[in-house]
Amino acid sequence: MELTDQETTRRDNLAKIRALGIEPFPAASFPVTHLAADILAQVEEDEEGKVTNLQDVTLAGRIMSQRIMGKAAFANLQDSSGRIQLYVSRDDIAPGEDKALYNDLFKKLIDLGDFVGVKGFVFKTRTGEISVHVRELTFLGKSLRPLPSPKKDEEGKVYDEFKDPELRYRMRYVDLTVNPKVKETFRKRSRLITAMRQFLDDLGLMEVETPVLQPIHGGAAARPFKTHHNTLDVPMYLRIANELYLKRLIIGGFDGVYEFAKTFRNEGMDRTHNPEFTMVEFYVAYKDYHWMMDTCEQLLEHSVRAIGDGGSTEVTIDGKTIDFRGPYRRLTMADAIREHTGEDIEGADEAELRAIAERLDVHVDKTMGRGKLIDEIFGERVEASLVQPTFITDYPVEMSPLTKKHRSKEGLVERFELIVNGKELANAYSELNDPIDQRARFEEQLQLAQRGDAEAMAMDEDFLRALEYGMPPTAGIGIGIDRLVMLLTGQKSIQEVLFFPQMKPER
RNA sequence: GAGCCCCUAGCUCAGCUGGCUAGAGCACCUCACUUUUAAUGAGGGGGUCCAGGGUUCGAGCCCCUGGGGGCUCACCA
Repeated sequence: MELTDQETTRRDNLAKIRALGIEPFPAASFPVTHLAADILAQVEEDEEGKVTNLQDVTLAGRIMSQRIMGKAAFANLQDSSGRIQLYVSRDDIAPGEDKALYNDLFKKLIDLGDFVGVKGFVFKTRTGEISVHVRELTFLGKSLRPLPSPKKDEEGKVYDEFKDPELRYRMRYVDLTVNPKVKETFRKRSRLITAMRQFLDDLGLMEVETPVLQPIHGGAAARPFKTHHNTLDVPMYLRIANELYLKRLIIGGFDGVYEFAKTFRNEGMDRTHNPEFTMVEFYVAYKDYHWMMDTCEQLLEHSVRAIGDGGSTEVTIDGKTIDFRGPYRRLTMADAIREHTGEDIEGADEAELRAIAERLDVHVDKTMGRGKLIDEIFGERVEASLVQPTFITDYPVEMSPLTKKHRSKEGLVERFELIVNGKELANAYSELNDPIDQRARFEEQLQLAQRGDAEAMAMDEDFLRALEYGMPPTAGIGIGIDRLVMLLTGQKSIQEVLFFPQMKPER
């Protein structure tokens, strides 16, 4: 392995630390009493600006910068909560005759990125910065590679930023270390999932796990990843959805189930698509899609409050303010198209829809049936203009093979999608529980497949058998977690909300 | 899949119309400095200019091929 001069220096320093009798990778625990952010939040001062509390604190982290001035020095320590300045003076950390701990270890052998533990007291410097005056210094771990070192000037302008997306995603550990905002995005993601889980638990639902490896991929229209089970000698698929398994659990007698599900689709990758992504799906017996709209509003309002500043329900993205406080506007698909294009699709047959599509300059092709045509018109001419959370309801039956037929409107199903900032965020139904109808829908899917629709759904005989045993009326929903996090953190690409987005193999 | 752009030091980037030994800031090394904060001052080291081929007296720069990356557009969440 070819080492750069800086890497060589660090390895030399490692050896010199050992030579001083200090273990560069110590095994023992280092109990910490405070985090950097706690200190900055808790510090108290008297009238003269003297710090009156926090006179015995222990913290640990990486040294991120050093300003050495002879027999004293300042450094910045970064822990999981943020950064705080350290003041280190020679005679404090090395009170005896032997000044090696300061002169050698601290001044020369500690490199930026090394882990140290410090014990000391909090004070305020002449320039007014809350700092920790170090009394004891413990070496906790060597860093053999130099970190990128972004710097900020007085105006907050950043120099030498570590911003190459490829390097940031490939070496997320470096990205997280040097770009504090990145950490904040992932904290929000975690808080969001915690808040959603809490809401669903409080609703009385049970968290479950269903197979990721499936013999038949069902529940959505997408190309799967295919693999092979050696012992059984059968093909297996990574799930493209977990819907059909969750419904089997409803059939089995659980009244409400949910799953945060990693889902896999073998399709294109771009800034809104990663081959694996996360959905939360939940199904509740004896409910319909109206109930689900109410619940969806409450869930999102609760979750956005939980991660927002001061419990706000508002999010700003691209200069637009989006408010997640319910109730959301509810609009049938036909009304939405009428409102945005002036065209009436209600009762239109395939030929009339084709004519409407052409008038609206929407690209269509011969394989598209009625449902697909309506979907295209909506997707091209309406969806992008729905910025505030909006439920679009009552979809054409052809596009929704797992959804119950509308209780009063011919040719439609009881389905809604939640559109926010022009993008689909959730998809929900009154679930189809009539096994005869379900078999007929699967057969229609087979016909669509023969007509050339690559996304048509496959027949699942075991699922049909389950339905034939009887399924209660049920409402179900799937919410895309990654896109929700993108919205709530103002990120434009899915890679920014996944710790380790899929990349081409290195080299 | 199509179009446009990018690849130069550990990091961020200059590099003119093809012309001296390829530059800057930070980082790194040496020295000084006990309240600095993009610390400062003095000195120093560090390059397969993405790779290969071509044009040329001469290529970081022009041409070709390949690799890697980004953005925009079309399809899927």
